[in-house]
Amino acid sequence: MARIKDVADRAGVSTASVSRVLSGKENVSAEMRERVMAAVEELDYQPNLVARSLRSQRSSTVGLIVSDIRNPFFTDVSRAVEDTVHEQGYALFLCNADEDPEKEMLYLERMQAQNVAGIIYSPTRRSAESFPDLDISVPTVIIDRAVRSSEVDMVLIDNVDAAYRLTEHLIENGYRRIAGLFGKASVTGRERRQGYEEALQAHHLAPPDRQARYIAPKIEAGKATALRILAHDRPPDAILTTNSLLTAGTLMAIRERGLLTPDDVGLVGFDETTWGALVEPAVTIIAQPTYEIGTTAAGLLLQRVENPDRSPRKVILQGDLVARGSSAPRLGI
Amino acid sequence: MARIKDVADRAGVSTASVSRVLSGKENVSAEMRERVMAAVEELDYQPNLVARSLRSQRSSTVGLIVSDIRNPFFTDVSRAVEDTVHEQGYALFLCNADEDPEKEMLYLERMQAQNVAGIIYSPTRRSAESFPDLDISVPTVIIDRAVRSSEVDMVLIDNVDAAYRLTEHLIENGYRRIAGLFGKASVTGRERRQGYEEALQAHHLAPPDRQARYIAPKIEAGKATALRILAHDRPPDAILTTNSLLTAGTLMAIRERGLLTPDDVGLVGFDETTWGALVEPAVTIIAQPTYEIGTTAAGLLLQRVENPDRSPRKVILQGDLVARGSSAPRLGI
DNA sequence: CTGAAAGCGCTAACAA
DNA sequence: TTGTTAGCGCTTTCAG
Repeated sequence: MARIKDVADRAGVSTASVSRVLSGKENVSAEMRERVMAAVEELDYQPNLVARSLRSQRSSTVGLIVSDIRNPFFTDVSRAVEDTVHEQGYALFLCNADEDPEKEMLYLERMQAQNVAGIIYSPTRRSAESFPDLDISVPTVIIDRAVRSSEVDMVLIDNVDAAYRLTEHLIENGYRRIAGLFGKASVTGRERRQGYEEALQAHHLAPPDRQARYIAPKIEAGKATALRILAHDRPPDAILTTNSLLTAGTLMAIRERGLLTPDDVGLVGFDETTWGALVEPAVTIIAQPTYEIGTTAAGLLLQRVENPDRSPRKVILQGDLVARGSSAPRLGI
Repeated sequence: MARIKDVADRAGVSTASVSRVLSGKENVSAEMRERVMAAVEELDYQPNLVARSLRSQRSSTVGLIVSDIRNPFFTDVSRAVEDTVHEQGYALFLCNADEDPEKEMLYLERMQAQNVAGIIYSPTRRSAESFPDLDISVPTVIIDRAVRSSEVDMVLIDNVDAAYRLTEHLIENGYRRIAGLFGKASVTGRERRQGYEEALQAHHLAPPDRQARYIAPKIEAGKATALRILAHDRPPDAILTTNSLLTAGTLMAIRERGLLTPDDVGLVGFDETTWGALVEPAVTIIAQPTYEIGTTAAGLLLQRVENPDRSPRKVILQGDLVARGSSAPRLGI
């Protein structure tokens, strides 16, 4: 790989001048610019970003750490983040923590050690709780899962409200024994459970015995738990799930038991997916504004990169209830 | 952030010794090791990877560039790659080229400039064709989409064969007018079309007029094209698609037209997804061994990092035909 | 086994 | 406007 010295020699100028031209500084003569650019072309010179970053203590890559790359929510958000940062000349490096706090810490450290310009991430419950102690030294924006800190930018949705509305929707449609599958790795799971319980209470209902559970937010866990719940002697008449992986697992369980939705059991969940509207009946969901979450988070991050002292902001977006067949009104009421 | 100098001062030793301890060198006394580690603990020292990488010309991150982060095939592969490299102490940075050759080049350059240990990527057709000219200077493994070069490690599946079997499966089940939707950004699309055409020919059939098309490998394009094909005066009796995004789009189109699968039109595609078995009827697919592709690619890459002169290898895996309801035998034959 | 010193490739003061 | 020089934080010779 050609180095800046090679370019400088070829153009017959100093390395400082090459650097100035390449970083678009003002005070450079037209002739200098031309000669340097010619040499750059000829040598196909690509600046070494490692050296640049070490020296300038800056960089033009931002990092995104998602909890689970197989959850379409996060891939949709990442598309949005990418679009936004790309417009501003940043590249995006994505890491998958896979709901594992260890990996999350690893990547958090790694990204800082790589000197990224900023980090967007959705913390597991464990790191959400210890967030203030993490002392992250680069601009950071939290998405999806709140942390206990007013010192950091966050982009969230109102989970309590969303789960409340989703639960109430079931109740209004005549469902009474509503089971709940909540992601155990995140505060999101907690908040959604809260909304669920509040809605039940407001209607003088309670979660059916042992049918509201925190579980790993994965397809397999969703399926296994749903199978168990459906085998209960007093099975639920509806199941609420808090992410699309759990929804999928639950639907698999329902099918495996040979049950019909919504006749035997209603089903509602979170997040729009490729398949939510393709299965029969289509699944009722709270659609999160993934693209907006991503662009907003990226926008906040880049603002903070420019101006680290700006006061932190917490943006709360709303989910959108999309009622479909899987929670159709119960017959006979 | 504490620097190595701070650790050295605190421990009362030289920076060289700190470096030796941290990189696990042999010739260090037990006492030295102890003192250094104590200082590291106290200061919560994290080595600056940028500086380390600049100096040592090595790094412990590998890059993965995928064509489309929303295609479950790639997220599944990336999980596998991550698992493998993680075991060996590497971190994985993922980038999404979004089927855009420009972005792909950007990330390819970026990763090299960031001095990653190696790169795994699936090239768009454009870069697949110009691959030999790309002169990538770090170890590279190509996945999913072959390039014209015997100088590079690749992990692929036999696309011609897979598409042949998938097409033949339709023919054996009595379908005769088989439309085809092929991804236009990749050689994969080409190869699968070849298998499709060979199978048709072998059975003295031909693609229905204007019903075999190269299109953007996205849901929207799949849906739009399928709608158009289904509106043809002699519509197909089956549609073959070459990735799960196109399958989803096609299924949406079928539903929107109020058609039934497989009665009105059969449907087959590639890649196992969350939803492929959840829709009614379930979709017949060629399941690619995503996990094996990922671990194999990661393994080859790390081998090459250790030994850059090893002769290149081309690993060809087989897809697995999973016959389901969407291609059930036509009635009346 | 340990320390001093050079230098990875670049940018930012400072001079000229 | 341009060049010279120092040094970002680390690893790696080379002496000792």
